[in-house]
Order: sequence, then structure tokens, then C-alpha cells
Amino acid sequence: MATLTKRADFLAAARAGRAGTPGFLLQARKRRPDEADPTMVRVGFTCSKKVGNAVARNRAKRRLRAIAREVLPALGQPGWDYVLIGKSGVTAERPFVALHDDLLQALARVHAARRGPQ
RNA sequence: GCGGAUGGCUGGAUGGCCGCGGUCCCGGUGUAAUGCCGGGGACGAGGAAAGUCCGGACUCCCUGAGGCAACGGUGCCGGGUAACGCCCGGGCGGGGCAACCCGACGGAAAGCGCCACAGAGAACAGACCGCCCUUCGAGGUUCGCGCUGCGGACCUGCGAGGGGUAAGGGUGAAACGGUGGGGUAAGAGCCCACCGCAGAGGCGGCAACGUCUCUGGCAUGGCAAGCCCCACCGGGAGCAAUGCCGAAUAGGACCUCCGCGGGGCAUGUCCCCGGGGCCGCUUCAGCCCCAGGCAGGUCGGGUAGGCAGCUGGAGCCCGCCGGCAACGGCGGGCCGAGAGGAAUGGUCAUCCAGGGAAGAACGGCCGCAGGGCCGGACUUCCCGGACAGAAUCCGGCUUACAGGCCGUCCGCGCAA
Repeated sequence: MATLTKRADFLAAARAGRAGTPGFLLQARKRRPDEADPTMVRVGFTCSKKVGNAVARNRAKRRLRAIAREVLPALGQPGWDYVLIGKSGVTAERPFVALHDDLLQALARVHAARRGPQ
């Protein structure tokens, strides 16, 4: 599992599928085969200043990282990019198990939406 | 005990499970380069890491040196410091009973400008009311005389004119010193005492300044946070600075190689023929262009990316010495984050502070009493961690901050 570092990757994920949850917003896309290593799951995190001051943003990002580490190695699909976006207030405050379930449901929706039309 | 002032420290603890960052060691593997994977060791946010407001270090750019001008900043004195707009000590002014706190605190006899409103008068001051003197008139009292009147003296809640006056009233942020006495028609530094002020001198202090004596009757209104003057300081941009390495692709330069256009049919290792320019004409030769590449190589710039800068420093701790202190000196010991979409955590449990609710032994007060009110060891349950996250590094300032701990001092009350 790698971390996204390029702005372009974030923008590409934003244009593709998305799924809102009470705790955060998930964006995801399947990469084209000629991009990065197709066996890899990549993930990025975004917490804008709307989330709060530096302490609040960092805490939100750390909690998003924690659930990503628990969930994505098993349920993330190879060749996909995932971006988790923090929400003001709730991402840092919501119970951890609820945040965990949010990601499970959001992943299911994002994957289903991608397969559906095909 | 109550109330207050001030200095310093601290900024939850322990454990389980799962993780992150650089670094060192071991093993494996790989790139143009940095690396990557597995295992292990120690280490890994703050007092403000914040605001980015001052001062520096360090880089690059500009500049021959100095001076002057402009612009910006600082502004009582002395000391500390690499430096500062910071810190310490002192002076002066203001507030407070006091501990203590606050202060853009140089210059207004260099010049310009401004001083609204109110008020009579506001910067070469000023006469509104009031007070005083005086002339005339009016009225009155009284005296005298030559007595339908005339004259003198005095008086006035009266009128008009002339003059004096800055004590009093009133206006204002401010009215050409203040208080008291003498003096005067009334007044006035007109005179005197004290205070203030100015000048000179003595003494104390490095100085800011303080103090004493003498002299002067008082000049020099305020605003410099309007311009200004004086003294001192200051070149600009910033670690996304700056230096180095450097793919792929495109483009550039050079070298080598191949090749260029038209036509024929027998389609080949074939044959025939070039045009334009240098050159006005002809021939030959040369060079250039029409006219290139799908090739190979070399080189330089440079993008992605990587490396350095990057953490050993005006460093931290302890002791001794000097200094009222800020701080300095000496000796010994220590190494304490280094990321780059950015680590230093996620989660659970228990505990310690703290808050709330319920119960409650017991104690106090009120009441004849039933009872009511207040405090409350202890028990149970619930809530529950302030402000805030390094980004080149230091010294400050400012701002934010739940709670806790330690010290010193002041006022009041009580006791001895």
C-alpha cells in the first residue's frame, strides 16, 4: 500500500466515484493499466482548513490513516486509488468503530457503482 | 484567618493490542541516482512549536572607498548582549494606605502650522457682569443767605459720559504663577513671607538627576502621536535562499552513415535525365539551396526525480568565582526530533487531579415540638482532560491557556 503524493492523482480520484459517510468523504478510482504498479493499492488523505486548526487536521488525518490501515489491505482492490477526506468536527470526534464501519460501507458503494454500468 | 501584590515551576500517570519517522547494527535485493524488504537496539513536539512583530547567524544579488541627501526606525541615564524596539539597575512623572504597577519619558528662546465649541477676551491677550474714582443730570437730607429762589456739604437698589482695575463672577482642556499678609479709591509681584519658576554657583552622582546658597518679581501657554530639529541605527531578497547530481520525452549543436527530384520497362545489385543560386552569356569545376532521415554516436542547457543545506548550537546540566541584578568567567559532564501530501500516533482499560447527581454517620444553628436550614468523613453512578503540532537555526516581544505546586512581600483582623 502506497501513499498518494501528486496533486494530479487527487484530482483524478475526485472526478471518479465518491461516497459520503457520516464521518468522512471517500473518493476512489481504478487506475488505467499504464499508470503505477497495477497490483498496488494507493491511498491519500485530505483535511483542509475547514476541518480546523493544525491540531484538529492532524488528528483527523491520523484517524483516517488508522482505519485505512485496518481495512484497505483486506478490502482495497489492487490498481485502485482511494482518497479519504476529513469533515469538520466529526472526523476527529466520531467513535472509532463507527468510522471503521463507515469505510466498509463506503468501499462497498464505490466498488458497486464502478461495476454497475459495465 | 480574610483580602491583595509579585516571582518561579508544571502542562496528566501506568499498562495491553495495532502502527509511524529518521538513525545505528545484521541479512537479502535493486536503481542513472536516492533506495527497497525482513529482524533487532536506543531515540522521536512546545511553553508558547502559534502570530510572523523586532534583532541576528547563514546564503545569493548589488556595491571602489568615504561623505552628503532622501527614506524608514529608535528616543530619560547607566549597564548587559552577537544584536535588538529585548533584559537588568537607576532617575523622573502618574496611580495605590501599602506590597507594587503603569509611562512613544530628547528638543516648543531654529522655523512653519494648529488651538474647535463656549467665552468679553486664546498667543503682539482681554473690560461682559462686578468693584472704584470722576463730571453732568435727577431725587433726597441738612446748613447758610439779600428766601415764588440761590449757593455749599453729604447721600442714593437712579440715568448718561470719561477713566482706573484682572482681586471676584461666568466660559473653557488651557485665562500672562499659587496661598496668606501688607498696600490701595478699587486693585495689581506694587511690596513681603512661603511654594513654584528662571539664571548663576557650590556639593553628591559615571550619568539621568538630586540638593543647598545667592540672584531675579516672573519672563518662556499647549500640541512634536502635524511638519520639523537633534542624536544614534539601517543596502535588497530570503532555506520555495543557495550549491551539486541528473533519467524518459521533446527540442539544440557537432560527427559518422544512408539518402535526396523526374522518367523508362525487361522490376533489377537495371538504364536515362536533374533544376535554381553564387554568375550578364557559354563550358567545366567548386560551394550552397530545392532536400532529408525511420539510423548510430558525442556534447551542453535543462524537466521529473535525487543529494547537500539540515541540525554540535551566541547549546543543555552541575559546581565554584565576580556582579545588587541582567549577565560574565573558569572547571567538569552530556548529545537531546530532523519530516518533506509532512513521523512523533490509533484504540481500549485502570488510576490521579477536577466537576455534577443521589445517599449518608456525625456536627452546628433555629424551634416547646413535629421539623427546617447549613456544613459534611464516607459510599455509588455519570461526565472528564486547557491552549495548542517542529518545517533552516538562534535571541526577544506579543497573543492563547483547564487545572495543580512552591516561594517572597503588603494591608486589615484576632491571639501571644
